[in-house]
Amino acid sequence: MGATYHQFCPVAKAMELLDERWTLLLVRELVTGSERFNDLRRGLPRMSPALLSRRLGQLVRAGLVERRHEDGQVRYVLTPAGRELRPVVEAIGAWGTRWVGEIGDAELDPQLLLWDMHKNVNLDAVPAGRTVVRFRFPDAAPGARDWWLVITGREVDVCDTDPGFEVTVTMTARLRCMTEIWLGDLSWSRALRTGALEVTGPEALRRAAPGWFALSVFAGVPRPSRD
Amino acid sequence: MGATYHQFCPVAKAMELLDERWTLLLVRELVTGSERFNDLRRGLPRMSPALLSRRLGQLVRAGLVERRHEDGQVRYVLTPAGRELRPVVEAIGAWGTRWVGEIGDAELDPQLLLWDMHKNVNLDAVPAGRTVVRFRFPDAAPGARDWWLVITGREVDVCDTDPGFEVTVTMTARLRCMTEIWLGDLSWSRALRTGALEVTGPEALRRAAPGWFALSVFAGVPRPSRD
DNA sequence: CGGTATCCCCGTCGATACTG
DNA sequence: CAGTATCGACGGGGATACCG
Repeated sequence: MGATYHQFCPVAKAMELLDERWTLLLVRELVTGSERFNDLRRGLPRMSPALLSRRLGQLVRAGLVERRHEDGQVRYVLTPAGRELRPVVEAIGAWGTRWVGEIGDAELDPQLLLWDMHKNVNLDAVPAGRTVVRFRFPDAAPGARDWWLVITGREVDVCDTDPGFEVTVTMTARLRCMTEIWLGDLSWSRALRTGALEVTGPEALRRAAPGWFALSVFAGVPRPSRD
Repeated sequence: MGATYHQFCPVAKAMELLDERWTLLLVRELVTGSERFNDLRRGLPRMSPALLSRRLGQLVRAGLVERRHEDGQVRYVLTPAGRELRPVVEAIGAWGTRWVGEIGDAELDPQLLLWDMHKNVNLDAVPAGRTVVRFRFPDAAPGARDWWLVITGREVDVCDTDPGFEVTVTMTARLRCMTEIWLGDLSWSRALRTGALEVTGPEALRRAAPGWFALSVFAGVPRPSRD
């Protein structure tokens, strides 16, 4: 665990656990439903597996996470104590949404964006059968420009290579534009109106497609009024 | 500022700023009303002045704190962005109250306890004129056993040497006991009933004394039911 | 899939002393 | 009161490779 503050204050005691690098982002991933080691990695691509392993161990020892080994696979599941960190994560995210400045180019990441979006597909809104949403980011790094979300029943998969299925709709936008939509800084309708986002496919599906995605939980946070 | 996570997520952006050691405790001090460098030090006695200075600079640069130099003295005042961290601090403190284990002996600190308590004196409840509350911690380190809170009008001062005024009431308890009262883990009435706390002085004042103190903001947080 | 092992660097932090 | 200055240790964590 992290170094002690030698303070009896509950804030200090909590931060001894939570203020280490990556810890709260790991909690964010757990709170948003990832349970498998490699799924956690996908949400934290810049975190080394060694460190992820260590952080998970710390959370287990602290009683926030339970490591379940069953059916030959491992799942990390939040305990009640861990689950109660959701309000903390939400308070921090809401604050960040309101007060932390612009997103740098280095923070735009199609993989991460798609990984986030795939966790928030509104399955009830998607047509029955298989739906394939193809994303095109013309300005992304070569090899990271084309992505597919394959939605089948209760499953959503992210692909960075063509899965070969028929594409239902294609969304084309600059990576920053799609990220802003996801974060609630830009509305679907405005992006479409200005041409920053282009959706192609059969008319009915094209119109419905934005409704298939629930945006980031922070998209609805009111921004500070500029005065 | 801290290292970047290279993530566009608002939680990540916020934590780049907030997850460094001491930062959120400093915010806690600012949120609870300390504005002067040396007052901040009193609330963070184990933090070196160099580091405190640096952290303050980071918060100023991040736009959370404004440094005001006026009348030959310096005040650090939270900006709107900084003030909005209160819910974050409260969420973390509430979680810590519910889920972080026992307080270690090394965390018991009479100076810190008195500093916290002096910020939460219920001035309207204290008798007019000067009130002196003396605290005795028989088990504290030699030289840190006797403390005085001198309350005059709008001012509360902490003394670790006898200020020489007549003592209104004296409270005697083990340091852990007084800390538990402050944190809401033990009620005044129970502490008095069990004899863990002794209050001496004129009857009316003795009975009124507990009402002079507002407890920690986390004292009222419901504890997890044990089941 | 679910992790270990290793290595090394560099930055953070703590300690202490000192200043206008 | 409100900070600087300096210095050294340590260990966190990034990178990379590897394993069952």
